[in-house]
Amino acid sequence: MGEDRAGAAGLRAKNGPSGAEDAAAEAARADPLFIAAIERAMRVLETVSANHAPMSLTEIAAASGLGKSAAQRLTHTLSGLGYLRKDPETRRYAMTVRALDLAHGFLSADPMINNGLLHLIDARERNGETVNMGRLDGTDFIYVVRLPARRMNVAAALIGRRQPAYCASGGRAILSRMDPAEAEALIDSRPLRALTPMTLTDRGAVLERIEQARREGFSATDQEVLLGELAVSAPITDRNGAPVGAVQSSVSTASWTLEMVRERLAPRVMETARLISAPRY
Amino acid sequence: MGEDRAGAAGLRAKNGPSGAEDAAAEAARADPLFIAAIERAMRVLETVSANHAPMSLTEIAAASGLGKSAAQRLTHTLSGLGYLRKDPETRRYAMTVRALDLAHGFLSADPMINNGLLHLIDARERNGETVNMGRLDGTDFIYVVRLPARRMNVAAALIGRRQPAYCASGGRAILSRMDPAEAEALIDSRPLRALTPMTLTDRGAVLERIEQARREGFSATDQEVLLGELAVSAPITDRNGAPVGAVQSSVSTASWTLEMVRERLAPRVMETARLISAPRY
DNA sequence: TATCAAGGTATCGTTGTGCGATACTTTGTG
DNA sequence: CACAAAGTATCGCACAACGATACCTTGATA
Repeated sequence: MGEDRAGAAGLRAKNGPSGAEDAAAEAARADPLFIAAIERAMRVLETVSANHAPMSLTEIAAASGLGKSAAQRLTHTLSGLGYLRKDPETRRYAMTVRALDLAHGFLSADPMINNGLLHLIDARERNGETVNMGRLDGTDFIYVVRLPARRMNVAAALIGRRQPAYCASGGRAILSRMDPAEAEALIDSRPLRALTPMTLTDRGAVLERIEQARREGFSATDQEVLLGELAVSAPITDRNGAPVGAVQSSVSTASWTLEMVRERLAPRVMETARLISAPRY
Repeated sequence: MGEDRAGAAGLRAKNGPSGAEDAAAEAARADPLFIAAIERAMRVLETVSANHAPMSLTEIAAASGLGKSAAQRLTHTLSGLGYLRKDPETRRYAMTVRALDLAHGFLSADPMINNGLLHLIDARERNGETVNMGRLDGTDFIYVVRLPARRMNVAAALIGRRQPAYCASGGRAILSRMDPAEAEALIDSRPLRALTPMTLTDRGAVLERIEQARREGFSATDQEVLLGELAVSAPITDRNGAPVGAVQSSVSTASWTLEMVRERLAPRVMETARLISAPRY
């Protein structure tokens, strides 16, 4: 829970063990089973992945806080294993399709996704609008299934996209079914930054919305993450009533108002979430 | 290309460096930049991912060909980094949503996907049937975008799913735009196994279908991967005409025949592929 | 076309990380 | 309740992986 993993360590000069203690070294000392090399490898993978564009060796070294030698060895190894591909022209490294293998393993093993997919397809078929499913990871709401309708949302329709839980409708829906104290702690563990002029950044206002979602069974947001986008979500719960994810539907302000969303879309989203909330998780 | 990575090394007894040379050791000797620990870590990740269900420590050790100590250290480290989660009840390890972060990095960096998604959404909107996009990885056709319609295809609608290139319509579409000798070599590099009674397993017949796809500009298959599923694909090419992927559409035999697919669906799929084949890859 | 800096690649000697073994603890099964 | 099977903790040694550095390549500038 309260475990923050591998925060980006301060960048180091060129090639040196110099400087003060490093996250990896600290972890290694604390835990004799921890293999630092793997932490470095994942750091490289995360760095390249987060960049959303091919990176040169020195860029990787700088961005990941590793030395040049280390970056060289790590990229070389990861390329050999097929997780990075080096463009022979530009000599830049990029993620490969192999990342999808791991994603597929996760997706196919998750009962919520396997069970939910059917209902989501039905839901999108019925109401003709974009339907998504996501879950909470740390303080983020992260999409695990996306069924985009219309050509809105450009490339924001990708699996794995993260949004801050405090302003995403999905995040609020999940928080509304958590223990209130826990939800509050989660909200407080991160500054409330505005993603659009519409984002609520007042702690009280956000908590009030979560409280409202608890009463109504759904959470509707008005362009708090993306201008022009209205969203509504309902929580998916396990057999104990604990939230494991949320069904979300998003529409354009061009053809919808918040009131229409609350009246027409919210009941559908709640119904879909109810169908997915089987007592088996 | 002709590089087969990390074949599952023969399983070892319990905990020993015994036995003959191992893929990792061999690679390490050949290449001084290769870090064996990372190969082991990825092997664990791949093992758990491929299992499609949580695994115990000993299961992981056995399936990955690693010793108990190694499996312990690796699972521990990967859990610490957030890539595996250990269920405290069952003590079994499972993939986490973190795999989707890497997938998201890959997806958002790939120009074919960014550009293609719009056209795929349009296509699904227009013809109302399932539309997918995929690319070739080794001898497999692998789905990178899936827009399922109807509730067919149960959970086969996940990103990252692989199908043998020789029998998948997407695979044949891509092969049809490759250098014929190269395509033939790829076909020959793997035994032609039947996935359904309808799968073509005769080398000549498969090559003939690829040749036909070359002439017609699309490839249609009749239940060769899944019974009850007809599929049609058209290749996506880069500025040099080299294939980089394929658009695929699949429908049920309940409401379609192969002829209908060839006449009505194929032109649409080809048009979508043409739109995505921008001269910028 | 020549010059040069910046980035990428290859090599090396040393050392501390990660190795396999094994003893210990917990779990759940007959 | 006893026992086997699975999971966890600890240890000392060896060599894998480390950072440094020297050597190439590339492409930018004049």
